[in-house]
Amino acid sequence: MPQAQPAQDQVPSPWGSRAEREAERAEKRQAVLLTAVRFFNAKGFHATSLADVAQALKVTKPTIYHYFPSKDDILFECVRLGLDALRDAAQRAADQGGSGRDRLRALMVEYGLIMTRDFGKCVTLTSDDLLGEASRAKFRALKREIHEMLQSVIEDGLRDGSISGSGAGQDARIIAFTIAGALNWIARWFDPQGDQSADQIVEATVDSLMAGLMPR
Amino acid sequence: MPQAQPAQDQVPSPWGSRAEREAERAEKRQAVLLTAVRFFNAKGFHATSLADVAQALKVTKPTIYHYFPSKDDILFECVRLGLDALRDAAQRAADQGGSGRDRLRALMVEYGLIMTRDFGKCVTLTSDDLLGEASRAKFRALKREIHEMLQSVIEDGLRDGSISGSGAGQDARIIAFTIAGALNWIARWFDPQGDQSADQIVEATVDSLMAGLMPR
DNA sequence: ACATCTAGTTACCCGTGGGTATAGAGGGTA
DNA sequence: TACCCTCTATACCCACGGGTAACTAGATGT
Repeated sequence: MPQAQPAQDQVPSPWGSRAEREAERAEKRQAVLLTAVRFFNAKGFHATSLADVAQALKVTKPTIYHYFPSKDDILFECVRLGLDALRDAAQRAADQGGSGRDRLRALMVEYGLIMTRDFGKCVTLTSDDLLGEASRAKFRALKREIHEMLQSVIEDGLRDGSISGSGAGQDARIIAFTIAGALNWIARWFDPQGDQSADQIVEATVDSLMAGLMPR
Repeated sequence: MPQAQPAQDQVPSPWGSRAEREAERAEKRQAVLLTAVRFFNAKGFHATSLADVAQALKVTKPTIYHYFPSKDDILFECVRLGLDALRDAAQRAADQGGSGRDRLRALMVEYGLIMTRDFGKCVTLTSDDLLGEASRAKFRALKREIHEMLQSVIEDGLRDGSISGSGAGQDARIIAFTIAGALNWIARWFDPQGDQSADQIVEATVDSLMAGLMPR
């Protein structure tokens, strides 16, 4: 009894095979992406070398190429994570109940919050000329998808009267760009060190879009 | 009488010295800037080599270095032209009469139109990590100046009641970012080949910002 | 024990593109 | 005639950074 029994009371310990191995690999991939996206956002894509990223992770450049085929792929994975978050937010907003306006407001708030976070910022800060031919096409397609979801919620709101168009026809498209621009811009100016929290500035931005400038 | 008199009826013609020479030089500088900014906007700064620009002008790279000290300077000159246009617009708006709202609307329309043009686009599309230490500081200072002029017109409007804040304190700053974001974004999506003119989409965008989304 | 797979290393290659050295052609000036 | 100043070209340099080759150490699986 004083000695530990080998079979029961098993030491759970390391070197789990396969599944665990793969989990570690995925974790390392994530670490690369997170480190990379922070560099990209801070210094810009071209000004960031993979050696920088490697050094920050205390490994060497070829190690990174062990996990990703190219720098281009790393950037694309980063923006894809951001775009996934946006798409999910748009999907939740589309699925939820309430008027067009309620759904739009929920979407705007989530969208704005994503823009204060690493991968969301990356989506706005990445101009598509940074990506190679192939990734660029996918990037544009994903952005377009999100734009259409946003525009569609706006159309719902215009139809059910919970949102006001200013008059003429092509409204939803312009409104979508106005909103996207205002929210995307958050990625460029929001400072987490500042005296207002992300929630505060997003809420305020959304309010200003909802209310407009004309007094009521 | 049949023969032309040398002194009167002077042939005006070429090879004017000094002043004219300098004018030609300035003209060539402008041509470089315009060609460069179009490349930058279309392909991105890093993806544009000075050899590209030179070739488009049917000269060689060293010729460009005869007119500009570095690629960095060329980019900075481009954004400076855009920023000058914005500052002038803001200045005119500040100087003109009328309520805060009237002045703001005038400013927004001019601002938006600038964003549909080469040098204006360049301001939005240029992230400051593209510039070297020195130009970057100047770039930021100029952008800040414009932001402050915009914010100040908004504050006038809030004060005279011609613009509605949504309530809490820090409004003007947030409203300025909302407006700037929506207008800057025009540079990214407006397509001059599309079926709406620049005036139309700018007008519509400004209207949507003025009116907001809530029905009245 | 033996081949194998993974994760990481050191050392290297090389294309691209910003920037320069140098020379020549043409006109302006003395 | 001689000098200089402006503009342009040819030919070149070289740093930077993306990407690869080849090797090692350890764990795995048979």
